[in-house]
Amino acid sequence: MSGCGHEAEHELAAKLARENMPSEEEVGRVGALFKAISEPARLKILFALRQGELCVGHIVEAVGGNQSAVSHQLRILKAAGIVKARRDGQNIAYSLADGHVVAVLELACTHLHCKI
Amino acid sequence: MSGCGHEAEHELAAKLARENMPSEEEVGRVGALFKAISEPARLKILFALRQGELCVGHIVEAVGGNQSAVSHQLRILKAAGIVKARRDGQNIAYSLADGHVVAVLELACTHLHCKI
DNA sequence: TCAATATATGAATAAGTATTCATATGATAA
DNA sequence: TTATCATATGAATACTTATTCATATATTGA
Repeated sequence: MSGCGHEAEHELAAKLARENMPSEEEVGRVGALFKAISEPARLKILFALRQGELCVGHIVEAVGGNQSAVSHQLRILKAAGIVKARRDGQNIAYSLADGHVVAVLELACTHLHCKI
Repeated sequence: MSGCGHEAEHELAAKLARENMPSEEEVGRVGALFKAISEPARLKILFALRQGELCVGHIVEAVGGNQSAVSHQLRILKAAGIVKARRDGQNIAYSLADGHVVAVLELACTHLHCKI
């Protein structure tokens, strides 16, 4: 298929690449996680929640935008297992489901030389 | 704005969240990185390149799809600084620009319990 | 029970993104 | 220089995703 001149050197890598390619299902899971945290509006919510549990009103204050948009984003983050919700009277308090995603976020920021 | 009952406990977090919110520019940079690696087709290319440098033909073999689609994805990855290209005769060999993104990828996979 | 507040949600639209097709570019070999 | 091969690219289309608006639900206090 590819008459690439580096048969010797590249052929092994190509073979390994085919053999070690994760399944569609795994690639999909990884992609879905990154997609969930790729939208600036959602990233801001995660940055906000690093400070601790916040109810929706406070999240809206912290990240800007309107209530409905924030609520939709929260639903997506919750569906992705990134945040969890807890009812507290009239309010619903959101918090990070665990430290995993923040660890990924902070590693990415370090590499991008972001001071967060 | 929010008559959240946890004034005492949440107000501090809300204040910190506003104060420590990264700039639009930083949030945008982080989001762009995650967006680049959120598409399954591009993720597969990165998984393939973990094995070493590959020319386009071999990448097409490894990830499937047609030549044009792969080329467009490579352009996006290159624009994001994730892969680099080197002409080698008729071929163009692609490789990972550095270990940063793969580190992020592997951390995410670990947390998702993917065996890659 | 009624009014007020916080949050969620469905539907419509707008915006963004990927994929495909046809074709262009650039390198090599004849 | 012409034919061929590998790769890139522009434009069109198809798809996905976000945002907005209006309204629904759930909780609390009067």
